[in-house]
Amino acid sequence: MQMPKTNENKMITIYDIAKEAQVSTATVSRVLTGNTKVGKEKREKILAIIKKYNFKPNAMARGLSDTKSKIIGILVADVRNPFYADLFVACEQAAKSVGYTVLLCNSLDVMQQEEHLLDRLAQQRVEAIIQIGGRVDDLVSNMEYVEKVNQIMNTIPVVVTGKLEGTKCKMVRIDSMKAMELLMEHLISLGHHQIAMVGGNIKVLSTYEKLLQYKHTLNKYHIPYDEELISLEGSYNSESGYTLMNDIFAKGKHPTAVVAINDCAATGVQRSILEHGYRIPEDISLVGYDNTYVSQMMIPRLTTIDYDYPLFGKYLIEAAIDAIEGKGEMMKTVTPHLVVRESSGKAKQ
Amino acid sequence: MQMPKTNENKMITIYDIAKEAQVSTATVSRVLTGNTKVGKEKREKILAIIKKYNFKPNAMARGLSDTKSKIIGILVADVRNPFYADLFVACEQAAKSVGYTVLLCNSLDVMQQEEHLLDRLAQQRVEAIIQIGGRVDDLVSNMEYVEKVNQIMNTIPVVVTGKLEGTKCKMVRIDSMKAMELLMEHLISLGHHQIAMVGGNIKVLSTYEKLLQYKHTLNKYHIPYDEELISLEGSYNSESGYTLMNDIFAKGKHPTAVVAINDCAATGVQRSILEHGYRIPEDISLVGYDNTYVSQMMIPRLTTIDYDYPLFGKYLIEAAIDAIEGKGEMMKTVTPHLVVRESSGKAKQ
DNA sequence: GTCCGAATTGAAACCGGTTACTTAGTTTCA
DNA sequence: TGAAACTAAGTAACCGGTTTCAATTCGGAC
Repeated sequence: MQMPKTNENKMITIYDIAKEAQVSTATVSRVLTGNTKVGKEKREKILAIIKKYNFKPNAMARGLSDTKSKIIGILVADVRNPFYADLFVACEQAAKSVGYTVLLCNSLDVMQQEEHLLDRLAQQRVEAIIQIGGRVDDLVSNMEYVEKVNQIMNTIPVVVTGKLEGTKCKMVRIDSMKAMELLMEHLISLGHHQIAMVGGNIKVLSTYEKLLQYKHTLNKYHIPYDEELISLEGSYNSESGYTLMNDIFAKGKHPTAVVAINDCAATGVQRSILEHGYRIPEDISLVGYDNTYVSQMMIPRLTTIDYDYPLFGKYLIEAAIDAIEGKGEMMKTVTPHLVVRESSGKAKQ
Repeated sequence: MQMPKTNENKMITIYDIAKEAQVSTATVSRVLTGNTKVGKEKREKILAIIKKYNFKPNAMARGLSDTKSKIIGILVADVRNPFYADLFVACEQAAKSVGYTVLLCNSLDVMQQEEHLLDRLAQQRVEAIIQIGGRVDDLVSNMEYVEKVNQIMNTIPVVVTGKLEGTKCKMVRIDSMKAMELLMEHLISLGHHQIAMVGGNIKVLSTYEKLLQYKHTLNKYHIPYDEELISLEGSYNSESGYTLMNDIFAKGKHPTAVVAINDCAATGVQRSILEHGYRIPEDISLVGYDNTYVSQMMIPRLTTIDYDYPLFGKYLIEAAIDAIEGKGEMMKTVTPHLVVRESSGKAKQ
C-alpha cells in the first residue's frame, strides 16, 4: 500500500538557506529584503544557494511580520463584462509596476455577496480594496452597505469608481457628463434632433448623470426634450438594449440617432433597429460607451467613448496606495474621448 | 504639523478577543476553527465579542501555521477574452463552494511573464495553480517552460486546460475533435460541401485537433479536402478572422460555409463576408466556438459550440484539489454541445 | 599602541494564529 | 468510595519570515 502522496514536498525555508550558508537567518533575510548591507562574500554565497534551491520567501510569513501583504483586492461586479475586464487588466498592470499583486473577486451583482467579499478580502489582509461597479454605482447609496464599508474602512482603505455617500472612500470617477456632451455634440453636429437614449438603469449614478447632461445639451441647442425617447429602466446588456429599443419603436417614435448606454447594450439596440427595417447609419445613427472590443466587432463599427484604460487603472492604484499611506486627493477624474466610427452619420432630411 | 494618518488602525487580534473574554487564545482559536469542543458558555461569550469587534482572523497567520492558504492561483492568458472570463468565473464559483479563494493573474500571452507569474503565485503559497491558455495550449510544448513548470511542481501542483508534455500536470481538456465533428455534421447535413476553416493558429493544440477532425469528417462523407479553404495562420480575435477570411476570398475561393476558430474571430469573418457582398446565412453559413456572449450579440446570432462552463470550472477546481491531496485521475474531458442559431442555414444550390 | 566609529553579523523577540501536550474537574462504574 | 475515562481549558511550541539590539571585527586617527 502506497502513502497518499499529498504533495507535501515541504518548502525549503530561510533556515535551510541559513544553515547551508553557515550564517544566521537574519543575514539571509537581509539579502532577501536588500534593506541592509551584507558582506559581499556572504551575500554571494547566500544568493547562490537561494538560486540553487529556487527558494522563494513565504509571502504569508513575510506578510505576518511586517503586516504588508503587498496585495490590493479588487472587487468588481463581473469581469465577464468587457468594460470591467479592461479596467481590471489596467489595474493589474499598474499594480505590477509598483510591486503589488491584485486579488480579484466578482460580486456578480449580488448585494449580499458584495458584503461577504469585502470580509473575505479583509481576511486576506489586502492592504486596500478597489471596488469597481456594483453598489458603488448606485445613485442613492444603500445605507446598509455604507455601514459595512465604513466598518471595513476602520482597517482597510476602500477606493471606488463611483461614489458611496457617507463614507470616506477615495474616488476615481469618469466624467460621464463630459462623455455625454461629446456624444451629443457629435450627433447634433451631424444634424440629429430626434435622439433616443436607451439601456441601463436610471438608478445608477452614471446613467443618471448621462441623462442630466443629455437634457442639458438639448437645451443648449434649443432642441425640445421628448421623454418618450428615453428608455432607461433596464440593464447594461444586449438583451436589455434590444427590449428597451423595441419599447421606443412601440411608442411610435422614430429617432434618427440613438445613444446606447454602453457598447453591449448597443448591440441589442442594433438588432432592434435592423428588425424594424432601418439601416445604420443611413437611417439611424447609433453610438455607445466604453470603447470595448465589442464596439469594434460590430458591423458597422460603433462610434463610442474611450477612457484611456491604462490611465484609469493607474489612477485607481495610485489612489489605493495613497489611501494606504493616508495621503493624496479624495477624488480624481478620468477624461473621456470621442471615438468616431462608421455607426454614426449625417441625419436624414 | 499632522501625523501622516497611515491607516494603521491596528487590526484587533485573537489576543484582544481572548483578553476580553478572559480565556486563552487557544480557546478562541478553537471556536474559530470549530475543530474542538468548547463549553457553551465561553463559546457564546467569545462569539459575542468576535461579532462586537467584527474580528476576522488574519489569513496570513492562519496560513503560516497550517501551511494551507486556501487559495488556488489561476493563471489565464487574458481575462478580456470572453472565453477565459467565463471559465474564470466558473472556477471562482466552484472554488467558493468548496471553501477556496482564487487569485487571478493574466499572462497576456507574454511567455516570460508566464514564468514570472508562476513564481509569484508560488510565493503567495497558493495551494495549487490552474493554468488556462497560454503556453499550455502549444501544440509542441516549449521545453524551457516545461522545465519551469516541473520546478514549480516540486512544491505546488499545476493543473492545465491543455497539455504540457514532460510534466505530470493534471489536465482538464475540451474534446475539440468532438466539437468539430458536431459543427461539421451540422453543416454537412445542411448540404454544405465547400466549408472553410478560418482564424486561430495551427501551432495551438486545439486548433490542430480541430483541423484533424475537419479532414476526418470530410473524409467520412467523401467530400474532397481543399487546402485553400483553410486559413489558420493568425490569431483568435476579430481582426485575424477578418484578414484570414479576406485571404480566402483573395484566392478566388467561395465557400458556402465557414467554421471560425472562435466567436470573436467569427465577427471578423462576418465582416469580410459582408464586405464581399454575401449574406449570412443565405449565401454563406457561419459557425463559431465557445458560445460566449459575443455569439449572441452578433446579427444574425451565431451557431456555436457550448461547453457547460460551470461544469468545466468544477472539473478544474476538483482536479486542483485532487492534486493537492495527491489523488484523482490525471485527465478529465469536457463534452461540447452544439448550439444552433440563425447564422447557419441550408446550402445554396 | 590605544581608542573610536563604521560595518557586519548574530541572538532573540515578534507578527497572529493553530495545536500538541498538560492539567484540572467531572463522570462512570465496579 | 475510588480508579479509570473523559472533558474543558490553559501553556507553550511552532509556522517562516523581519527587525531591533547588542556584540564583534576592522581600519584609521592620534
